[in-house]
Amino acid sequence: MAGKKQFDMDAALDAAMTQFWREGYADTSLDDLSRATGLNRSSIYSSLGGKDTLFLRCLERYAARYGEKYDAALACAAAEPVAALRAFFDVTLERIADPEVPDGCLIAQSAMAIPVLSPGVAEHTRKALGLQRQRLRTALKAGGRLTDQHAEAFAEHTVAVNQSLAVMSRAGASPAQLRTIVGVTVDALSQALRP
Amino acid sequence: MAGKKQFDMDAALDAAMTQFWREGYADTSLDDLSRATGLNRSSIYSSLGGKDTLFLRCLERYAARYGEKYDAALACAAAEPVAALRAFFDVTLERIADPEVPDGCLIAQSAMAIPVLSPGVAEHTRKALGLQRQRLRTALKAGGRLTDQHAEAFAEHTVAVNQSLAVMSRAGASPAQLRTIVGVTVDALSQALRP
DNA sequence: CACATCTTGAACCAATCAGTCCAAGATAGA
DNA sequence: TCTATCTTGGACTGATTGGTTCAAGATGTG
Repeated sequence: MAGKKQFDMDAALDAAMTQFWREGYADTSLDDLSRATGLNRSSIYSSLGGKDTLFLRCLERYAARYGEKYDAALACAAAEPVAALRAFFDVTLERIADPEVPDGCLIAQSAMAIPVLSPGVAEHTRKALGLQRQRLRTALKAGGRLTDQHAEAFAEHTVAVNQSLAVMSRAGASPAQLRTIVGVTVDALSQALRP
Repeated sequence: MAGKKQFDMDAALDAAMTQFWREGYADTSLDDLSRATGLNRSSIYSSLGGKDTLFLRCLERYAARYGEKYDAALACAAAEPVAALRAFFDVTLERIADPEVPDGCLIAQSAMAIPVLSPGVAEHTRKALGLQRQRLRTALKAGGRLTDQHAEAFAEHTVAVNQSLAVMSRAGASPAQLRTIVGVTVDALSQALRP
C-alpha cells in the first residue's frame, strides 16, 4: 500500500482534531492519535509533524471551521442584533448537540491548559479567543444602536458565556439548561436595545 | 525524622491542591506532587492515598473552602439581591486576582477533563457544580422579588458565567475584562428586579 | 518487466509514568 | 538506656510516553 498518497488527509486531520477535542492535549498519546486516524506513528510524524505541530494544525482547523459559522450567524447583526446573537449561540449549541462530535470546545480546553502548553500553542489559543471577541465587537457595533461601551461589554460577555457552554456541557448540562444560560444574555441585549 | 507526624498535613494538602489547580490532573505527576508538598512519594501514597484519592480530597477541600465564601457572599440575597450577586462574583474575582493562588478554577478544570477522569472524580465534579447552582437558586428565590422561573434562569446563568471566568482568566483576560463580563449579568439581574 | 519512489509496520530509544517495597533512622514510652 | 513503633527516602518495577529509524513491500512510470 504505497507509491502515492495512501490516506485521506482531511479525514485524518478531522479524526485527530476530534481526539484532541474529546480528551485534550495531555491525555492524548501518539498511540491514541494513531488509533483515531488509522495512521501509523511514523506516518503521523512524517506527514503531520510531531504531536505539537499536529495539535496546532487541529486548532487552526477548528478555528477556521467554526469561525466561518460564527461569521455567518453574525451577518445580520446590523439589522437584527438580537437574532444575530441568538444565531451566534446556536452555532455552539448545535455543535454541542451534534452526536458526531464531542461536547465541550477545543479552544476552551486549550485555554484551560495554557499553563502547561507550549508557548506557540498558548499564543494561538489566545489569538483565537481574541478573534472571536473582535467578531462580536464589530457585529454589535454595526447597527449603531448600541453605544461603543455597551457593544464592547456585550462582546466580552458573549465570548465568555460562549466558553462557559463548553464547561457546562462537559459537566452534563442538558440542552435546555444551556439554552437558559444564553437566554439571560440574549434578553439582556434585548433590554439594552430598548429606547 | 520519624516517630510521630512529621509534616503539616494541611499545608501538604494545600500544596497538592494548588498543583492540581494550576496544571490539572493529567499534567500533574507524583513527582510534581512530591516536589510541591515536600513529601516523599511513599509518604504521599501511605498518608494521602494514591493520585486519584488525593485529587478527590483536594477537590473536596477546594469546594469547601470557596463554598463557604460563596455562601457568605449570598447571605444578604433576600434583602439586596444585586449586591449579593456582585459579592458572589467578587469571591471568584478576588481569587483570580490573588497572586498566592493560580488563576482558573479547579472545578472548571476538572469539568473539562470529565471524559478522561475516573467516574468517582467526575461525579464529584458534577455534584460541586450542582451545589453551586442550588446555592444560587435558593439565594435568588429568597427575596421573593423574582419569579421562580427567573430565579432558576439566573442561577443557571450565573453558575456558567462564574465558570467562564476561569477560562477567560487562563487566556489572559485582565481583571477589568473579567469585571465587564460579570457586569452584564449583574445589570441584567438589576433590570429584572425593576417593577 | 524493472526501476525509482513512497508508505508502512515494527522495532527501538531514553525518559517518565504510577505504584510498591524495605532498610535506615528517629521518636516515644518504659 | 532499651525497645517497639512509625515515618522516611531511595531503589525498584513494569508499563507507557514522544520520538526516531529502517527494512519490507506496494505502486506508478518507463
